[in-house]
Amino acid sequence: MPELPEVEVVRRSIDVPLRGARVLALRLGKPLRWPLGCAPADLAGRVGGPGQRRGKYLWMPLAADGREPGGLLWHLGMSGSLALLGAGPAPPGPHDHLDLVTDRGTLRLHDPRRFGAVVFSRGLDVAPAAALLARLGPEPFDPALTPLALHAALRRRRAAVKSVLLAGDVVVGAGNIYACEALFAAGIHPALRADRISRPRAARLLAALRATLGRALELGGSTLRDFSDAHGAAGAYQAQAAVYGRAGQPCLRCGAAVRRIVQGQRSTFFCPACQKR
DNA sequence: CGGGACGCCTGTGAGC
DNA sequence: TGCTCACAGGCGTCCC
Repeated sequence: MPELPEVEVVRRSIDVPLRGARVLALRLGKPLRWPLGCAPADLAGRVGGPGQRRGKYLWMPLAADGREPGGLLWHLGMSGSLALLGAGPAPPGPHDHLDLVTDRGTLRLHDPRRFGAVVFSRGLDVAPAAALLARLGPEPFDPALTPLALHAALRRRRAAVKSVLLAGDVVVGAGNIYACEALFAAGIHPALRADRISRPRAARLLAALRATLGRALELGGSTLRDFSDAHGAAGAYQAQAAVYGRAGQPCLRCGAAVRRIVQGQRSTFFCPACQKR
């Protein structure tokens, strides 16, 4: 579920409420992808700082006077979502695997598939956080990621451009929905080898990726099943998807039937007429 | 080293 | 109705 826009939506929805919030307790449910990496009690008394996002990871600094610095690195995996609950929250359900109880409310992680994770790290640039972020490419909105820089990075990759976007080492943020949508917007066939993309087309791809992610962010992300921000607000981008999940339906631009293929074990949707090799 | 498959989990919807 | 199968927003790890 959560690709860059959804994670950023979540970050914004918890940043103000949790900045300055004091941790009272942390309750764990079923195991997530990785262990927390510290004793839950070690977090009590720490105070939330400004949240950051890197790729699809969220970083929540938790400071404490006289103690080592640290914070929590969150990843929502495929089915994770966060909810900020008021005083006296409902008891956790079977898929609520972590409650961060603070004096400003309880931040609850809901994640049926448990591909998500919450990991304590003393900082972003030290283990374990650093290892998890090590292979991430540049942020899509980083001004240093110029059309030329993207083109140069794509030229080093022989895999299909769709797979390269998903891999996240050339540029982070696009998951299956937005990779498909950005390629449609750029008029690029998803199976085209990345190293065969011309400079002008790389420029179009970068612009399309930014426009797609930016639009999704404005609309609160995509809610396919049950994604919402920490206040329960659903996203609206999914209704605007031009190709994702629309196999067999007419392309919104040319009317040709949208196709579904499989690349790297993932579904890819595209318009065979609008997207050229 | 790059690229692709696998595995981690649970839920849902389609088809028989 | 009930079963089985394919598939679902991600990504670290393993093998070729």
